Amino acid sequence: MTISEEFSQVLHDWSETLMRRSMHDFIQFSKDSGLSMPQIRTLFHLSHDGKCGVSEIGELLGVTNPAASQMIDRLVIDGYIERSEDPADRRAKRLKLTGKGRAIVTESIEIRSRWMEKLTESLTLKEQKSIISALLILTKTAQDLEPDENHPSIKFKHEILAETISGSE
Amino acid sequence: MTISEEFSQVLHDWSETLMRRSMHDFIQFSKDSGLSMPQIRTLFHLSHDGKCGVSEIGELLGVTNPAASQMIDRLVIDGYIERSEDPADRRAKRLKLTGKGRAIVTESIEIRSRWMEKLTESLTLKEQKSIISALLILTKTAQDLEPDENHPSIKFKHEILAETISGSE
DNA sequence: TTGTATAGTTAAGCGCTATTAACTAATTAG
DNA sequence: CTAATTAGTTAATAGCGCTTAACTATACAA
Repeated sequence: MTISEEFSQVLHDWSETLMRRSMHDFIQFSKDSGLSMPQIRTLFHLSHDGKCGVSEIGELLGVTNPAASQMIDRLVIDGYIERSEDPADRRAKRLKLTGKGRAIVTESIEIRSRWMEKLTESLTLKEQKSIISALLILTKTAQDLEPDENHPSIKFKHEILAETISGSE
Repeated sequence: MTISEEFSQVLHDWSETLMRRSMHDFIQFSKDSGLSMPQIRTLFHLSHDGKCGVSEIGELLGVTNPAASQMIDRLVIDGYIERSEDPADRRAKRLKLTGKGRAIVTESIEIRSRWMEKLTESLTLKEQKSIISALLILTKTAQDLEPDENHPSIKFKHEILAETISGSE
């Protein structure tokens, strides 16, 4: 087995472990919250990128504008997002998370963080140190492979988290 | 920032990147194949655990038997699985992947592997070597944190839910 | 101004998943 | 041999997401 073959295999195993766990939390969260998959993706997109229009959500999900519009209707009715007219272009709408919307995104992030903290605690400091650089390389390389997607710093989520906790909106 | 805090942060960022990519591939696969989420999970479960009954699928998905039965109907009609009487207990049915079913599971796994191979190619051999041990530690530690998956207990059916997504191997 | 493109909504209709209730049929307990 | 349990299906119903077609309203360009 070459190094590259071994690497692919090890990466695959890890990815499978991580996915299994994350998907579990994700599906459970979907059932508990009553939010559908497209709705959760929409909330995360808004949390990640801030305000945006209806078409952008449609593109994100790979569906038509009417589909996006109707799904957004339900998010608005349920109080997770706010839909207002864009003053710069009155055809367009500006979608924005409400406090309730930010709170549920935060909750979902925290559920997945809990597992990661448990994982962190199970590793010695020495192990943690040795793994950090590996993950940094992996993350950067993976992100460089995606030219389309902007990956604005993930720290943004933590800012939102802090904001929600401090109780603004 | 302590080592542990940095570690959690880095792990979170990597998990985010991996999830984003895997979810995208996963949803795309669902659209391309015309298979719904529960159907894909059912196929993966059958691929992983071999034959099983209708109720087991219901438990796996966390839905009622009628829901499972009807969803399985469509998988049978579309030729992905085979539903036969269990000779040992003629009330029960034995569900089994057909060749077409096995093929589509394999295809889904390969789609996700493709990205990992691209990632592998983007790394030098030296980088690959240094990352392998990190991933091995992570994978083993993460798996040790999970409750026993080989002997699923009904008490933990929510935990089992996630097995689904994972590929069988 | 007129014509076209853009942003989004509304309406009709389809398919899948989900529910509960009512059912068949086979197994098992008393 | 009943009586209860277990495995699964059928039927009626509802919600969500999706599509296309038709629509409103704004923006922009000839």
